[in-house]
Amino acid sequence: MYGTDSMPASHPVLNERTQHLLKILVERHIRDGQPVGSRTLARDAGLDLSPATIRNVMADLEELGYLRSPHTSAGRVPTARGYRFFIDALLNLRPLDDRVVEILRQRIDQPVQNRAELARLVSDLLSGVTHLAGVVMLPRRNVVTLRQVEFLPLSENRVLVILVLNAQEVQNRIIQTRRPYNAVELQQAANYLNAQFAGKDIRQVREALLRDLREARDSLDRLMQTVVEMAEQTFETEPDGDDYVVAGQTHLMQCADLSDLDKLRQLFEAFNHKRDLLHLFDQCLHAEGVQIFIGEESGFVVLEGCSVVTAPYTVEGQVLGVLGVIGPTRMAYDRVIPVVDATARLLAAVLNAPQG
Amino acid sequence: MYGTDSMPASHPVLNERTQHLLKILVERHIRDGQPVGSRTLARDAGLDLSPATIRNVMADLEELGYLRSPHTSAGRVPTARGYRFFIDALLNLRPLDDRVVEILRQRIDQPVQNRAELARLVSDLLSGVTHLAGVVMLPRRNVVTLRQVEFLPLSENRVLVILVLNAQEVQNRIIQTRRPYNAVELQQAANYLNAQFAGKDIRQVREALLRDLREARDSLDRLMQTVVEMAEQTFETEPDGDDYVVAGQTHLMQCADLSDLDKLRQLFEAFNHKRDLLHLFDQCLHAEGVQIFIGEESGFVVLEGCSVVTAPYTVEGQVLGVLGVIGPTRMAYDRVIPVVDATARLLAAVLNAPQG
DNA sequence: GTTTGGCACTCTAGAGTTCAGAGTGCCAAA
DNA sequence: TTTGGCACTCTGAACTCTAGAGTGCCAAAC
Repeated sequence: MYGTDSMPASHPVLNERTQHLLKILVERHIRDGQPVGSRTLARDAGLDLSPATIRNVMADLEELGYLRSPHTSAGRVPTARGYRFFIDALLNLRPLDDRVVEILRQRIDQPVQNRAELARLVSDLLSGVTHLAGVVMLPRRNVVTLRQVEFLPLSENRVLVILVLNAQEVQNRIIQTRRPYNAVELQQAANYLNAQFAGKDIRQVREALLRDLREARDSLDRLMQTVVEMAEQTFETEPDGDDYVVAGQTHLMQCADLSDLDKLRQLFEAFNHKRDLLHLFDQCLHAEGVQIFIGEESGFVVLEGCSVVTAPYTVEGQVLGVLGVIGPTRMAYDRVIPVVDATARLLAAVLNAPQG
Repeated sequence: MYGTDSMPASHPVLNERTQHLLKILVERHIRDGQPVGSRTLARDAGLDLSPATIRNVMADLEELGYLRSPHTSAGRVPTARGYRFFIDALLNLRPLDDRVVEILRQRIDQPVQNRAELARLVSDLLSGVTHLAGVVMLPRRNVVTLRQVEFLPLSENRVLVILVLNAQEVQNRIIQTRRPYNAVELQQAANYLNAQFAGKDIRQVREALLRDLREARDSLDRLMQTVVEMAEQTFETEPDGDDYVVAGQTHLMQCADLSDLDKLRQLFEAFNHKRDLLHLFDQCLHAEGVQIFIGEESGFVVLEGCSVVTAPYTVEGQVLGVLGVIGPTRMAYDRVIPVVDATARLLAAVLNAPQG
């Protein structure tokens, strides 16, 4: 159910009782962070088995790689593999209270100026509700529709470009021109571009213009010359690449599992050097529903001891971005997963809603 | 020289030798973080005094509140007051190498789109050079000149407002209108506003418009009605309030002085809840040159064990903002102060330079 | 009067010891 | 297959001990 595509989890068959014991053990360990011993487990499991029996089962589970002992006479703790099985096969999700969902909805459905602000908002929300670090990724948008473009002369050779994209968002860009343009010229150029290209994909605009330019290099009238120079620079670079927003990192300082200062520092620096983490999130773009990376399953060393719970959100049926949380592997998955899931749906709903 | 206005440092007279010993002690403690004992100090001071003599001096300094012993048989460490005196009277600054200044200049003088990006850049720079947390504050600008305003109809009742302010910066705002306006109406309104108010302070614009509105409530023609509704919302709130950018917080994790995880967490959270810290920076706005807050001198409990080194930067002779670093009180002031100072000057230079 | 050596005293950090408690593995009996 | 019993292991906390660093004070020296 919640897997990673990269690692098809092939688990040997475990009988009912063994699974149940593993489940109780993991839940217990998530709750209080201590290794769980046979006596405790015997008490918690409600199976009326003696500790000795439990010990046999635990020994099996250890041999299979689901558990390990920190040392001879501590209890057992789940391994990454143990968590994997727990999540894939044993976890009972706690569905979110409708009231909670309603609160989330209200907090997401705030007026915002741009997608970065929305990402910040949702990221804060995730972090606040789960007490983990919230992450919202803004992916490269493969379809960027030009809604409107305007030019304003700033000074001698500087022109302010305003792009309205996707009916959602406004971008400013300041470009340097070869010669000064006056307001009228710019207005005409904008009118032309708007008339010709509004509603089109921004890359198509670029290509169409380049074609026009090549075809009619010499015979361009003054208007078209203006249009071409403006457009060349305006659409030169992709509006912006991938990016993400992290909130609530400080929550990570509180969980004892990550109290090693140096590890924590590395983690925080990973949040700043975004490149690596982006790669991880990229993988989630193509998956459906909630995805979970446990510890180094992510192939990302810094995340040792951490899990990442993500869900993609879709706009008009197309996966547009990924959001989620990062926290200690020992996190309350039963609560976190529904939150991440619901948040992704709510964000999608907001983004799909017709704009004012 | 580097003081705080709030706390006029009244120091009793210390003789030359005592001052010199205090200086050596503080320098030594900054270097290796350990309490300094009489034997060590006797060796380092180069004064050919016996440890016993040194002990007498240290006892005096302790009584005056410049030093304290962590416990009976450790050496002494400087108190906040000790640091204060060290900085005010004893510190030898290490002037920056010209090449270093040149590197700083190049890194600051990058093309940027807006002041937030510039702040980020400078903040990163400060943090990178000093290995402390860099902070750049963008203050409330008391004079905001309206350069140009444009309106673009987005959908039914939504209008995009573009404000060009101070010839430096562009702001977008989306406003909801009571009735739909078409492009022509909006264009006329913009033309009117630009003609009337370009180059004026934005608050004056607001006041002038409100006056007009009151005087001619009933007799407004359609154009003026449009103008008024647009302007009301456009200039309703101050464009934006104070804000600051922090970079390199992770450096703070490395210094042993701040290794208490809980303290660190509080500090990090203070960076997020910006309000408090802003107040501190506000105080520096009105001072000249480098300012230093030692530990709780700032009146800001979270900064216990930290010092803040700031310098205001000026544009056209007017103090516009503050930048600086936050780090452990035991920081290399002789290096940090010149860096902060130079950075402030360089940033001022960039901001004062005529724009393309 | 200042500086110094001497000396008794104090405190810490680290190393070693001990001990109770928790948990295990294995075995033989149920 | 489950269980009780038992010997064994390991940790963590408490305790002790000690070397080392540093102090304060005093009386002698400069």
